[in-house]
Amino acid sequence: MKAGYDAPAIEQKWQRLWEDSETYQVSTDDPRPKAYVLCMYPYPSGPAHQGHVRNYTFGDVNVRFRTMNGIAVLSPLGFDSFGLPAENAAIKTGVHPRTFTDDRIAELKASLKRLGAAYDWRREIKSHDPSYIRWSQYIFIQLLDAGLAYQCDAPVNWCPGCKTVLANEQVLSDGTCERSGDLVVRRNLRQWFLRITAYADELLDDLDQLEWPERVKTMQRNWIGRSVGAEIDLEVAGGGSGKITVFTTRPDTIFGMTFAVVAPEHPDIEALTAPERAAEVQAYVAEVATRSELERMSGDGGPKRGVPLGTFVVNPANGSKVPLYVAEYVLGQYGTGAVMGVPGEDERDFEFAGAQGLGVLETVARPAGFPGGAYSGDGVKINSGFLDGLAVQPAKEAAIEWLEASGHGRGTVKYRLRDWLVSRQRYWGCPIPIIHCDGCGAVPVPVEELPVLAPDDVEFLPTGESPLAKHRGFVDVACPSCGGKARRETDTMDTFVDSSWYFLRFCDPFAEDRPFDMAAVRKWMPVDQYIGGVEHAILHLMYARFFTKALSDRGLVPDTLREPFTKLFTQGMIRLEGSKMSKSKGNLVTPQRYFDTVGADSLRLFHFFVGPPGDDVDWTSQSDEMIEGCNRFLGRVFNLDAQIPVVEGTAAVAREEAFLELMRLQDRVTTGIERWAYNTSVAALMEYTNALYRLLAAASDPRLLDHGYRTLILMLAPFTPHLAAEIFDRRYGRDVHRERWPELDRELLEAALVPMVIQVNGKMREVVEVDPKITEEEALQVVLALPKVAGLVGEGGPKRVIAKLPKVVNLLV
RNA sequence: GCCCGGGUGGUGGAAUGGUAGACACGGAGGCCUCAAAAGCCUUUGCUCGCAAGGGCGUGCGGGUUCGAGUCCCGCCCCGGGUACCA
Repeated sequence: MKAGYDAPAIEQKWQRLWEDSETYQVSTDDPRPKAYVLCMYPYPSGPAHQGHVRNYTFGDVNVRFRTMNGIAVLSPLGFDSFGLPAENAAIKTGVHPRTFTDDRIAELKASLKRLGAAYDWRREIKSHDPSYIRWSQYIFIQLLDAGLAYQCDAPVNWCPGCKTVLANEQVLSDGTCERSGDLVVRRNLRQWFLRITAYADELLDDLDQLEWPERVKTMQRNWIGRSVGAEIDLEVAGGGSGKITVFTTRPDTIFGMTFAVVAPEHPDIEALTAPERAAEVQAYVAEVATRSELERMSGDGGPKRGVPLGTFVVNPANGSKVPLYVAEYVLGQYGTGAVMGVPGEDERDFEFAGAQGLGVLETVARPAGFPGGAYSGDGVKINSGFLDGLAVQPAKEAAIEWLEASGHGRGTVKYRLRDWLVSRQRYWGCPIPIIHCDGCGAVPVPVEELPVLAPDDVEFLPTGESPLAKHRGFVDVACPSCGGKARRETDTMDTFVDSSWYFLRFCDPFAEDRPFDMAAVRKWMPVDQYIGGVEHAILHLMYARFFTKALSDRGLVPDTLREPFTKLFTQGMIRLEGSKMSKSKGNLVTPQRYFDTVGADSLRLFHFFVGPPGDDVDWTSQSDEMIEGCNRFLGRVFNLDAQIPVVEGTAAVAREEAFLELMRLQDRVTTGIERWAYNTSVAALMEYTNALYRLLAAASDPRLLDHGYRTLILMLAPFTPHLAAEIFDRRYGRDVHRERWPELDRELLEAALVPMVIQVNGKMREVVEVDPKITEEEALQVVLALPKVAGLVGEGGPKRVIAKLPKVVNLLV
């Protein structure tokens, strides 16, 4: 057994005591200033892994530190407990998803408690709990009422592996499923959508006010993909009929159109095709449809394929007729599914023109030395009639003005963002509370009948169809509107719906008659500090923002609440020797082994100390050695208790250099926490401890030693809560987590002597301690009196003196 | 291709334009021990020197500055996001 510091024993003792502690329980009428600190609630996957340790201990430092600073901190946690793994397990082993999930939650919760993270567990939320399902469904109906939920036939992303439809956001750029890695295929199904696009502008604009990592904001901006441009109507001539509308961000290039292209999915393609070309066009469209997304997307490489429709469109700007094509490089789902071909100023059009032998017409003067090809930069308009001589931006505006005046088009804004497909053909999710009636259509389940719960007596089979669809008792219902025979919706919601409002529910999870209590939401929201992984940069964070705005407009939360998360911190990932650590790879280094040996505090300290919290961590053979080092450090802290006697009433402490040194270190611990640089806080804590050992060896003033040690333990409290609680209790008989964070004597610190660097010709030569308010005259006197400096400066004295006092004096000779 | 990050000792990493490498890990040497483990002490960027002391050093090349790891320009490499979005 270890002499002295027995971490597992100490930790278990305190965790038992904390079970009933009210330290981190807060209420809506708490008089202290509030803070809402939230870590993304986890999917319950069994015992915690190192990623959890990082996430939840970083949050824990935040919570404990703020609490010690007199803040009422709302720190809840729950479980994102719907999802595929539980259902897949049910298919495999026959265990009901609820049993499976509850077991996993129990395991995860136990290891989070073992970690010593502080939560108000009374507020625990589980997505699969009927009391939560009820309000998820209530919110769905609210969105339906608001016109923000609708049903639509759509070509959807079907994952053969997961046997369900995926949201666009769940399909990776290579056309595979983010979960299973299977190639996603297109299917036409009737699906439920949420109209997130209604908030596209606000979602984009409000990003500016958020204190989020810039890269996350950039990812969201790109995802929304706002483009300003114009729609232009083109009359079809020569065998076809009607018109097509194209979208462009470069209306100024209209005079450069040498062809036009529609996407293979374009609905009017038949009408646009000349009869003699119909067969070839049909064959091409059919062939494209059989190709996978993956093949279609990888556009670079081969020449751009396409087929002429045999018809022409008229350029409204100059009346010229240009040929119309169908080509797969034009996307059916974006813009109007048709573009004007301007090879002079668009790279893709240039490639297509090259492949099809079409002409190129330049409408912007090239800069000197331009190598050729499409030119998309700024310049003077040429070959463009009334636009000639203008720069690109004014020409865009003039072109739109002309389009609108002449009735040939209009200025418009398009988004890359699409509506959010939320239907899932699975059992283990929140049922969509709708009843389909032949007479009345899709009727919402009356609010007083919520929650709609999935029946337990279903069969889990790997058919790809939800078990709900085969359950007569669930499906066959009376229409709530007309009382006639009707069918219950059997799709469930995307689990991202559950996580889009859980942070609101945490404000008052006890409310039984409403999803959230207005006063509680007003008190606690927005979340002051949100903490989680970057992998949610787009999906979860965008959906949650959308829900907040929609619920705010609906009057369910205050109308001033437009953004849920004021500050976001994304912690780094854990890798194992370069590759991602994951259960499926079987390369997990579980926290449990450390709990049993060096203890949770040492593991926590390692995660704080190993590097900046936002950086990725590579778990190597060295990590264990570092954890040992952290444990050794905590042992040194522990051992000081026996060596430093408690001094009653330690108010007065000698104002000596040693005291100043401790206070400077104290300052560094605090700023490290405030700046998300826990690694530097821990370094300062280690230096602080080293300093105490030196002072002890030098037989310093017992009051200084006790004061210093007391301060050290207070500062360790957020980082290593068990050890701090144990020592503080032993020495002072008080709960360290209810103490105030040690204050700093700024005045004293600022009056203390500081080091001044002396450079000669820019090279560092000497350091002296000086008064921080030293004048240049005084400084020069001090500096020139130093023999080394005098020798380097020589007889004539310095030619020039640059002084940034009290930091540096640079003498040029 | 485009958009972000990032390249600092053997390793993880510190450093509001002003002492580069804090704090650790690892290594070397020592103390304690019959021995080991643990613990403690010394040392540890490279290099010249017996020493005092000097020189060189933050991916590469330029620049700004009295002074650059830090700011600017151009490259190279690594990681992430995104990709025919008109």
